[in-house]
Amino acid sequence: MVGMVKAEHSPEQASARTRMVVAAAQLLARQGYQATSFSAVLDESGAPRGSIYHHFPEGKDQLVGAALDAAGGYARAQMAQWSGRSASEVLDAFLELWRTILVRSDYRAGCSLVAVTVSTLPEATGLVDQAGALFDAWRSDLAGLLEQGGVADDLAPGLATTIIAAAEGAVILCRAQGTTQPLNDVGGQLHLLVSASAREGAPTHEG
Amino acid sequence: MVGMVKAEHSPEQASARTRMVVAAAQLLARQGYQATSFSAVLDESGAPRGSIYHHFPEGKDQLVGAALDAAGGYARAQMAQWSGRSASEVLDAFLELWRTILVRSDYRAGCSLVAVTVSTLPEATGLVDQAGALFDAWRSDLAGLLEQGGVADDLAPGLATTIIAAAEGAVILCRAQGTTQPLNDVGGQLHLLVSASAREGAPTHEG
DNA sequence: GTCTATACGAAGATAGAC
DNA sequence: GTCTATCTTCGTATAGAC
Repeated sequence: MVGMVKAEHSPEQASARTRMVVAAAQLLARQGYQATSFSAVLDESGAPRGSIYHHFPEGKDQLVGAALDAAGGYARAQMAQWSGRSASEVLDAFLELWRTILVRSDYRAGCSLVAVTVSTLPEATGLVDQAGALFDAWRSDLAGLLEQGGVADDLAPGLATTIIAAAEGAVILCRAQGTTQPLNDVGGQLHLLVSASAREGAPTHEG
Repeated sequence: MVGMVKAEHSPEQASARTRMVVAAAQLLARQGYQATSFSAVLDESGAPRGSIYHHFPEGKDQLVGAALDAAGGYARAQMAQWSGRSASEVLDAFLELWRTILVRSDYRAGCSLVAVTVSTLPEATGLVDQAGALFDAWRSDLAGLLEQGGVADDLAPGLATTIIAAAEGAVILCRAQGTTQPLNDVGGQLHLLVSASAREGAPTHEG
């Protein structure tokens, strides 16, 4: 996703490889798999042509795989910082992650994992599986946070899946309609579900 | 989406144009915009090469636009048949629509509108806008059904948006993970929201 | 309405020099 | 580690015959 990946503080100083991975993740998030061409990645990253098969000897899918890991890992790194928050706060942080991507990109970027899942060729099963594994890691991370935040243990996994699915779907609607309204609507409904899933005597610490 | 479009009863007898539109919608649902090439459309549809610029003089985007309308229109036609059902039944019918597409395609197909939104080039703003308009038509149709089915009028639009977003997101997760589990999880949570949105003294007629 | 042939660009990938 | 040059394939689109 846009802005979801960074390795060094100043992009210009990052290694050519890192810059290519970041550019690939951003291009995936905007236009999908096919449009994430080497030419586009080189333009975006400023990396030299010769870097391509030096850093990614297995070609395009290796680059895309690295981009998926970077995007998925960035989100996980963000979530790792939300430990100790209430379930409601965790939900807001997750929604805010997506809202930022939408607004910063003027509603043109979304999720790299979604893009790969939806726009890869039938041959590239490996990439889709990789996206699936990352989605599951997100679900697992998010479920853990929700449990810590007061959600009943048996309800957390299903709720986490729902939050991810609804947010991803809302991001797509926002892109298609050029507004954050769907994400706002979905956020309101998800908060109802979080409240309804609260453990008996769970800490709420609103604010 | 797969199986979401049909004009005549026997696909073989449909006009070349119709067969091309159906094939395009299916290819979009499986692999996105770029992979929906003329060659692929001709292979899938069995239409003759010469039909392309005869039926679609404006080229590929005209074909894709027609495919979007067909896919969007098919879903609307389905929804039109659900009038009079309870909100819970409407939700189930909507989820079943997607489950069928997933299972029939062995988890390889999803939504054409999503595919276009996520995998089109920045130039083709028109197609994304078209998808956005169709999403809004879905929301409007679904909100109307929910109101008829017992959902409070002021809650129906936001709930409809949430159902569409969550279902679309769940379909993507299902494709990535090769299972209907995410759709099942999301369905359970959405039923909670539908129950919570019931109008005072609304008909429930379960079953 | 459909056909063949072809133009033109861009994609991914490889070879070999520096 | 990076460069240029090149190969092959595939994409959209057009021209003109039937």
